[in-house]
Amino acid sequence: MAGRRERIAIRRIENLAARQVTFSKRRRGLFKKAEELSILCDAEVGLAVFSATGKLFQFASSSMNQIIDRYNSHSKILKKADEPSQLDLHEDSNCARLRDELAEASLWLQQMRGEELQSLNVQQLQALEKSLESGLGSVLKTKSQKIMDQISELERKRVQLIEENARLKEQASKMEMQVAADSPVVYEEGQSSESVTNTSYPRPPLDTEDSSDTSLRLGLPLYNSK
Amino acid sequence: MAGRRERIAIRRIENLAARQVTFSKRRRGLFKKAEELSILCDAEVGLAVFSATGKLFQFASSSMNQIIDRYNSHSKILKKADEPSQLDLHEDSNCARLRDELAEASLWLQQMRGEELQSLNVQQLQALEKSLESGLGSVLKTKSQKIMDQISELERKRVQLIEENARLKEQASKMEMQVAADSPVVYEEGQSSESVTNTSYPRPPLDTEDSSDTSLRLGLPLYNSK
DNA sequence: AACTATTGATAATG
DNA sequence: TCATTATCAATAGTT
Repeated sequence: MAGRRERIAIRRIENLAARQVTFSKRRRGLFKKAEELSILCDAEVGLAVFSATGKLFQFASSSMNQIIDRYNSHSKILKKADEPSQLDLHEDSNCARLRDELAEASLWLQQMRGEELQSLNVQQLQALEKSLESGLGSVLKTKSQKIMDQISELERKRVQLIEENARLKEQASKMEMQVAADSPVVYEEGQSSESVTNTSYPRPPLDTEDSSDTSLRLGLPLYNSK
Repeated sequence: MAGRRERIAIRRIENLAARQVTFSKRRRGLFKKAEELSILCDAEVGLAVFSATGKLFQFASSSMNQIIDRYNSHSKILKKADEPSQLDLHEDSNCARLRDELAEASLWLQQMRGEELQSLNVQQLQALEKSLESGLGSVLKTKSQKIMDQISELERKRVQLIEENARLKEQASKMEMQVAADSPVVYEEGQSSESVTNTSYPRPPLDTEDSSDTSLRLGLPLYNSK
């Protein structure tokens, strides 16, 4: 069953993986449309897309530099001529800024893990505590949500399997009747029907999907893991 | 009955009117898709379209100039037809590595703050929860230790001040005696001595350092702030 | 412009 | 990432 699709709201997709997948698909679609427009209608089209991770994707019906030049002459907001040194400086500072941000992020991570706390005053510790408690709350909420989802899914599959078993049981008894009609030999019925109607069967014979996931996750404690 | 539509080849539309109509329709669609991509996927998108008649249409998720700047810094890295010297390559990869690390650290920080949790499975959430609890424990421990230190320090200062006051009191009484010896006028002693020996004085008269810090921190709840 | 029959794009799923 | 497909969205041709 693929494509049980609903229209989605045009808001930032919160789920990271889904956002990346959608980005990939829609980006391709957008570039295709851009190219088609330029060809069909004899237009000059320039398109630049930076992913959230900073990667650049571009399309230009002619060349991007030409389009930028044309854009600049149109917008009449001509900045000073680009100096290569300016770009270099920009790059360097960009790199330095990255380094600084990384250092800051690393320190934050350490402190959230409970390290390097001596340099913080009580107010800062208080704020950190609040942040950790809030994050912990979200994690617990998400975790229990996921676990509940899994339980629901398992329950759904269980019901499916019960129905399947009921069908199989009926089939089996029909076949037995046929066999009985063909030959005088009669098998005892109890043995085979027991395994079919048993609702706590140890290995669902038809369930192959998700088995690794669910088996790993269900042994976890729910809330009071402290 | 409208729309007896066939798929059209992606070639320049020869008929001028049809070309203009298609340009209008497809341009709107393209800009809509560009905006949706930028919102849904948190991407920075810049799109410029020049019609065959030279008219400019543009979309930018931020500002076109910002996007052009960003494009220039990116393309400068990728171009460099001159000499992609090892130093440059090293710089680029270094920068890219920094960016990757920063992205990873940022994601971790987000997740510790309780965001972007949907892409984690229950095991990962469990690990995150443990880490948060551990960090929270360290923070609480450090905070209470700091508060205790401050209390000790305050107590020490209080004792110092009591001693100082005792000395001053003695000095004062000596001076009074001298004054009494010089003149028959006698002041009542009780008023001044009360404020000196009172152990719950509201404003330590000589303590000027640290006063802003300590006054802020002592009002905080200690452990069960939840 | 407005209206649809169709094609095209894509969200959810495997 | 790739493949599939049910749905939704865009749009070609017509009014």
